[in-house]
Amino acid sequence: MDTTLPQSFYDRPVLHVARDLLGRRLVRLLNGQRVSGRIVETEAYRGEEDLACHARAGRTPRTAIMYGAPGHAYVYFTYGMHWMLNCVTGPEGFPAAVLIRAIVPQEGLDVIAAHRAGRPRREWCNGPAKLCQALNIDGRLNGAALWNVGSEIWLEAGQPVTEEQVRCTPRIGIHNTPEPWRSIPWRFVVAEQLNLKEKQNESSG
DNA sequence: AGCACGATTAACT
DNA sequence: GTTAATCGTGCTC
Repeated sequence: MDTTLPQSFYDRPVLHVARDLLGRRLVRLLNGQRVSGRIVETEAYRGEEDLACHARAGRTPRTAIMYGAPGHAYVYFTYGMHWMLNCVTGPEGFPAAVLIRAIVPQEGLDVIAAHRAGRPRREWCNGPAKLCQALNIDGRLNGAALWNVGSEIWLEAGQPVTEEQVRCTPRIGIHNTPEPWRSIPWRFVVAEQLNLKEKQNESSG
């Protein structure tokens, strides 16, 4: 077993939490079985002034969770078919969350493979909607307490990464967002994984 | 009530 | 590089 990240882990500024989530373990319990992966890519979304953040529209039924207590899951639906998993961060009353963009599968590989049938292993969890499909995460988990070990979903300490392993880039998929938000480097990636993605791009382009 | 768009993915040219 | 899939959300009328 591994130490569960306490609620206080999330009660910090969103940029700190986004960076600190690298190397941590995301655990899903499916039919009593642990299905998990190591977080290797995150993005921070911070406040109503961040025009890429859903909270730019203020407090609405969808964004209310981001204004609440840190450590809860914000799970939303987009493009008519995809779910995304976020961790709400502090302080309470300020809307901010970390998008989990990629994990490396660790436990329950058979379950993940079944959910991602037919895809090569490297494409099982290397995208925010892919990992939700792989771990069977959908809107039913919106608002879940992520420090609640043994529930449906939680996070464990895992193996934090060193500063040398962290790469920062602009966030992905917000090309219609005005500057400076479109280019601000609030995406955090484990260097090894970023190198893998660059190699993929080279070979496909 | 109607509209445009989206923190994406997969398949195609 | 381009585009369809597909529907909840927030905005306008």
